[in-house]
Amino acid sequence: MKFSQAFIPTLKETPSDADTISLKLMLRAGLIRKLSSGIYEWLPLGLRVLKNVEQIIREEMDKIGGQELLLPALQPAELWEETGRWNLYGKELCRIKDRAGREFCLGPTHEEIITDIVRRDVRSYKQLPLMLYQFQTKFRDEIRPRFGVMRAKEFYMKDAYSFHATEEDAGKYYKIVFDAYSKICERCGFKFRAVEATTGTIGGSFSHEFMVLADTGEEEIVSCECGYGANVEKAECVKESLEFRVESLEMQPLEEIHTPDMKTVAEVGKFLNEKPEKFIKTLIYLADGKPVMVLVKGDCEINEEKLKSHLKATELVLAAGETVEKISGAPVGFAGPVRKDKILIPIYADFSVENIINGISGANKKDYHLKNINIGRDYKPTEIADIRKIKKGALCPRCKKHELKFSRGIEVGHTFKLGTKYSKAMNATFLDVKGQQNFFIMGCYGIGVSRIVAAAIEQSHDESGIIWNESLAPYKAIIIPVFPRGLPSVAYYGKVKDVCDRIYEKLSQKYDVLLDDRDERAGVKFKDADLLGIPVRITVSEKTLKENKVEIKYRNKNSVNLSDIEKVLDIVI
RNA sequence: CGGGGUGUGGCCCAGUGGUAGGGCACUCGCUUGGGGAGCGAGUAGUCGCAGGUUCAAUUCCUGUCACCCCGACCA
Repeated sequence: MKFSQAFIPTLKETPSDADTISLKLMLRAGLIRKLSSGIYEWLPLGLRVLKNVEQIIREEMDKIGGQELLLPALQPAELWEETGRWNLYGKELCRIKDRAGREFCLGPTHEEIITDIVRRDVRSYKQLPLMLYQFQTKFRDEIRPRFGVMRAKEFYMKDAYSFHATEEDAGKYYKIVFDAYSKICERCGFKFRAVEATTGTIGGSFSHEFMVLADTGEEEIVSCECGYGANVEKAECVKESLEFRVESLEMQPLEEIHTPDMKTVAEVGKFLNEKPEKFIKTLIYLADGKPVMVLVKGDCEINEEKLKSHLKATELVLAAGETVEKISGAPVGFAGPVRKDKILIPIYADFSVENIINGISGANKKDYHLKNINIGRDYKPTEIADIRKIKKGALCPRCKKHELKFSRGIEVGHTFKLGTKYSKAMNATFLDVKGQQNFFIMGCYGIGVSRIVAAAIEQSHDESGIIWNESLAPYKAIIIPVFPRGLPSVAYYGKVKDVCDRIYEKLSQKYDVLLDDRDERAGVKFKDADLLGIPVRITVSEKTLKENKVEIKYRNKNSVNLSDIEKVLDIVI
């Protein structure tokens, strides 16, 4: 491609509403433009990168037996009602009505559609396993779009679905997809980590997220040298040993203390001169509308994802003030597990409260707290479980030897072991070897294609611009003719141009190459080349042509090398 | 949705109760020619939109919309 004819509108200045480095660079390098909040246009250069990512994914999917198809973005509500997700998905689902008033949504994911196809056309175990995938624009009405294409209302994604006759096969295949995803990340040049994750609205038995490591990432992950890795939402907490309990003080009698207007652990702790570790933090949640009391140690926090999955609830919200008052008999801030007049809501305690001797909590009475609360003697949790957030300094739940390392990442892929969640809901069955009807065992696997583009930039850039990995680069090389100082000698002007054209012709047979034939000064061309992040820069000028050489510079290195004109083809990439 | 902020040529921003300005970009000319050139000339804005106050509003007030930031969702 000749630069003079290419639509690559680069910007010297950064649009002021750009929040992250990748977005700034994508705008400046002319990869994308913003149409509206969370809605972006992919310009030719950006699309080239997107297509490169797409092709890498396609190759890896095909290698593991995937077959590409294309599903509709517009989907009838009925299918979503079958799985209950029409209601469950909430406001994030873009809903529309047709002229007849029939309800549709713009697909945020395609489990319903694919399951519908398979239940209609797959009858026998002989047709299994089956792996189908597509690339498509997905729609999610994000609460707050941000970080450019990384969290957009409309984004490009590869989603894959596999169908199996047996659990064993589904399990084996999950591992194969997992490896393919790792391969994709490697081919994109990522520093990444696959971690255990929560399954969210997709559901299923377990899942892994593929995280591109970047300090600017939205996700927080923990990892251990033993190999364990998890999203903090999912990370298991190690149960404290009960030894701590034995060394502790004797149980003291319960004592009520006047704590006017002190509602938080910090306030009461300061007043009583006690550490947060002494507190039994008490919260009241509504799980699918039913109130539950939840306890956690004062210096810890509830992990709502864990609680939700422990309760098998689909919706979990903190109870409103009036509800709390009705249940505990006191305003928010004075709830506690010790209840004289039995309030009949279940108590779920985190492991962390088990060891609290002579603890402190609300007295279920306005302006009063209780001291010397002891588990077993004063209250009995309905269940004790791991429902707290992991904290810095925590031990690895697997090896229990090392301290977990905290880092940040960008989630570019997510694999789910779905099981029969969708096939059951949609009555999708096949006949097995024995002629018996079974539900398909499913897996689903997503990769944010557009997000990968941003993640790649987030992970690889410098002050001057993007530094593309060769596999993603929109052009592998850029040829820059530089004309000499003073009046250009006609001969050399011609020769520089001639050499550029020759290299361009030759290289173009093998790679996508950009020839910067614009009538611009050298500085402008260099700046743009750096901004665009083209891996190889070939500078052709009178200076080096005297020795029959051209200049080679790799974007990811500082040094500049000279090469014989004829050898350029061998050197590049 | 709650809290905060911003809307002025394509981009970055200044400014004012008397109908608008700089830099960059763009067009033309001359000079220039290895890291976003210099000089000169020029094109381009109903000052987000609607209402109100006023002799007069881009400026003050009210509303509204859009966008951005901080919190609850996800590839």
